Amino acid sequence: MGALAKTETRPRRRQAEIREFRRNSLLRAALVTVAEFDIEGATVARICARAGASRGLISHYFSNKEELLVAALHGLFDEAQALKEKIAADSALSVIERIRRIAHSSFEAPIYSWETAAAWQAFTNASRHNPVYQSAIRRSTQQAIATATPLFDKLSAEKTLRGSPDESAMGLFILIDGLWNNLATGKDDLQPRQATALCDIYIDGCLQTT
Amino acid sequence: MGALAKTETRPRRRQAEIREFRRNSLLRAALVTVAEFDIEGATVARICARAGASRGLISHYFSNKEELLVAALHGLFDEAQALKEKIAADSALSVIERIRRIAHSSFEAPIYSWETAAAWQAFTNASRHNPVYQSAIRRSTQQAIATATPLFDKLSAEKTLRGSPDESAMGLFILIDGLWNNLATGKDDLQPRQATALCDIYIDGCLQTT
DNA sequence: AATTAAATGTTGGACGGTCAACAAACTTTT
DNA sequence: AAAAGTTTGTTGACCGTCCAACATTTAATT
Repeated sequence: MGALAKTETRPRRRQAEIREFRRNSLLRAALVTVAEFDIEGATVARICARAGASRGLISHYFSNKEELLVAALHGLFDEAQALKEKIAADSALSVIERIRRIAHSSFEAPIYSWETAAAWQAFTNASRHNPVYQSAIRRSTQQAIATATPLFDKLSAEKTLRGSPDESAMGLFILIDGLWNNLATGKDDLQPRQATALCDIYIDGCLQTT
Repeated sequence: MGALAKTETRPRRRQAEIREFRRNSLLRAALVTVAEFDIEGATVARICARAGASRGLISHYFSNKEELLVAALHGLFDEAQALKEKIAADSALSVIERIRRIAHSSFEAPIYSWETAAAWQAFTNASRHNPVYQSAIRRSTQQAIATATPLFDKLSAEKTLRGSPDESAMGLFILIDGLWNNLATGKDDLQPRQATALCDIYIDGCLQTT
């Protein structure tokens, strides 16, 4: 294969590291700032201040503020989805246990933190008016449902499901959404531990034979 | 999607009636505008345009934009709470049927509409940064829980509850919150009818004896 | 009943403030 | 010294509030 890469024989290692560090700083700062001040309150000045940079630097790494926020949003759910898929494929666990663990993973580190929950709520709310957020969030929830549906399907072989596997999975993630919102707003002094218990109640409810 | 805001026509009436008409117009316009444009997007200009008034009129009826929005928020859940209490007191229905109907009432007219769901989501999201919204929403959810808890308590006499009556009620309204958010954002093409079914699954899950 | 005075309802322009985006200058790395 | 990284100053748009003028309704006076 071509030896054309020799034009890049000057490895700008230090610069590349600096660049990645700055980029990650801005992404992290964007997420935390959105969590604390909401989307509209996440001004360029605040994000950059939190990242330890000056206002103008944002346009050196992202074409505009919107692009930075979208990148932060994607990073938010990519990690969560990867973990869900890993649990779903763990054949050492029973099917129902895998469903439970997927649900529980939404309330434990490294997926759950107050910042992620609050930022997620802010982006979800803003998605009503921003098509980019909307499609990103839509895709993320559909991926989650697509990961859990086969598990509910297998479960329907053993016990009777009250709804279709797809509906059951959708209901579970809707409940998780509600729990995340509650944790983000602190509405009912809910604790992550209680949240997992409520997920279990729902999962068992899906199986009930009346 | 949306054609431009249609303004309400102004009938000429006596001063007191005019005053009430204007006030209600502004309240209604505020709610719809928040639903459509989010809190930050609900500018004085847009609210007043929807109400068929000029920008300056808002300060003649409310001291602040903030005061108008808070009044709109209160009107939003007062009606829902009154209906919940009415159902809870209906001794013609079985206890579990009352719980189901309270849940279902959140997805039927006159409580549910896309505007109310979207506005509720916007206010809930903003409540993380606005103490006034926060206490209003907190009070409203606590009232709802306080209405349903005695019903779950009675239920625990007949069948075994998986959690405490209070926890069961809290979980139900958290699920309803998640469903409202989902309906507001249109994330999963969820229909109100499906939402009531998912509530029933949760309610049955509370009762399950494992 | 007609006229006048006061009160209330209503409008749109002006002001001070905040923001994202842009651009030009400065510093460090290569 | 060229390039990349970084900072600060500037610009134009938009926002909520204030306010002075105008319009309509109500009360008082003749």
